[in-house]
Amino acid sequence: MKKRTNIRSESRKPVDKSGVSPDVIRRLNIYLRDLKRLHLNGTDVISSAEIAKNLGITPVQFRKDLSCFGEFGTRGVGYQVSSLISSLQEILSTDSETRIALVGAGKLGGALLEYSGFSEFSLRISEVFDMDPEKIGKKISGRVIRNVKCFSEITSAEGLKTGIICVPASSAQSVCNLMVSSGITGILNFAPAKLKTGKDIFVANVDMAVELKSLSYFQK
Amino acid sequence: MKKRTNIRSESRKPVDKSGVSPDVIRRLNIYLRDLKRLHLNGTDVISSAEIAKNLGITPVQFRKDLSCFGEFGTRGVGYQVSSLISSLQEILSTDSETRIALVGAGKLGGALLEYSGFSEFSLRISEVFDMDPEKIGKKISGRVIRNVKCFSEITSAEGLKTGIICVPASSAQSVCNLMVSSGITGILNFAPAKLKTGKDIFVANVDMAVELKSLSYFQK
DNA sequence: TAGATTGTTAATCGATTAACAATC
DNA sequence: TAGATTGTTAATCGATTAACAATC
Repeated sequence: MKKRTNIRSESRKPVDKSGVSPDVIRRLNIYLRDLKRLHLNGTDVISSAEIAKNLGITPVQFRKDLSCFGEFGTRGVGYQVSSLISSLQEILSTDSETRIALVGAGKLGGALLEYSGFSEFSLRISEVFDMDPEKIGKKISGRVIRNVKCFSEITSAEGLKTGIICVPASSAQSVCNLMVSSGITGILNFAPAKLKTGKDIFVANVDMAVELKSLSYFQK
Repeated sequence: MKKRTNIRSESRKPVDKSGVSPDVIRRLNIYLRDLKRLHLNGTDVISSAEIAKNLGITPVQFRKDLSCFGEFGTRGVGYQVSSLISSLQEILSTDSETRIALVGAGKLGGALLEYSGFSEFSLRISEVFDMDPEKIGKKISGRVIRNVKCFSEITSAEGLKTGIICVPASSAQSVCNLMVSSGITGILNFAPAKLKTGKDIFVANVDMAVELKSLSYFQK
């Protein structure tokens, strides 16, 4: 095994922790998801060629990504699905549940509360906040909407470290600041705004309008 | 002006049309959004340094991205906001409205129907489909849910070319096939599955669980 | 003219891929 | 052993950045 020295200037992605790029980590999570599916289907052993075909990548990329963390396969044979799942879960710490604080109890926030894709990664939104007095105290998807003014108190008490921002662009930065000052170190941001944070805070942006609009350029 | 010959093997992104990478197009859309905001704020002229600061990129990247399409600034001065908006709108064809067909009238689909961020890019979801007989005919966000069996008929008649997939992973590929056979050439896919399509179909994936889970690796 | 800022060439950097040795 | 497939080194490719000439 060899690790790359791979410090990136964060134009696109969070800065690296141990020299492994965010793209690799994202793909490892995708591998893990597919391996779990294969495991349920009763597949015991799989080659890099097969899994790469499933996921639309090259076999080499799969093997290269794994090689950042060790050797997990058997030459001439392939990978044992169950043991590779265990290995990836350990690398990605998917064994323990990640509890998340969401700010912005609008339509999108509500949809995320119902989103079924989180559970297979042991992700759970455990607290929901809003600033609108109309909403505070009401329920959304069975959860009470808290006053965002209590964000720090509640999330600190629960030890939450991850947040989701589902507020308009105009208030995204202030929500971000609140999160950071409350000890949140990872943020999934749905607001169309660039969040300014320190380098020890990791932000992933989901910009649905830009993704959708960018398609049209290539369609013609 | 010079263009790059820049054929990518689509591991990550749609294949290029005219040698401009999807990353550049995405950023141009982001520039356009920020320029519109600046315009509303009354800003007439802006330098690459200022806009880059707003968006967390380098001034060179902004200028380089623009240089794929021509010269839009004035040396020693900067860029006139209103004329740069016009230029970008023309490049990105944001002047005409893009009407979209959405399949999957669940929570996420409903949230997208209400999402306010689409309008500033002239994106509008004009038809909603589902396969669940319980849902067909009912309304979601004021729109009638159509039977997915009528997808081809309805979208052809309306000339829709862009689709959003909000169904579970297990049915994503069949919905994708239906879209492609109905003349859709651009797809925004929220299902956690790799869609297999021809190279003339452009797919953008939004994988919220992977984005969120990937954060935790760097948080430690 | 001096100062500012663009547009572009060349250098750097990092990610992907090709080639292949290792080994089951 | 022969065939298969991994793990890894070296080559390639493309994107970002540094440097700077052009020019307002």
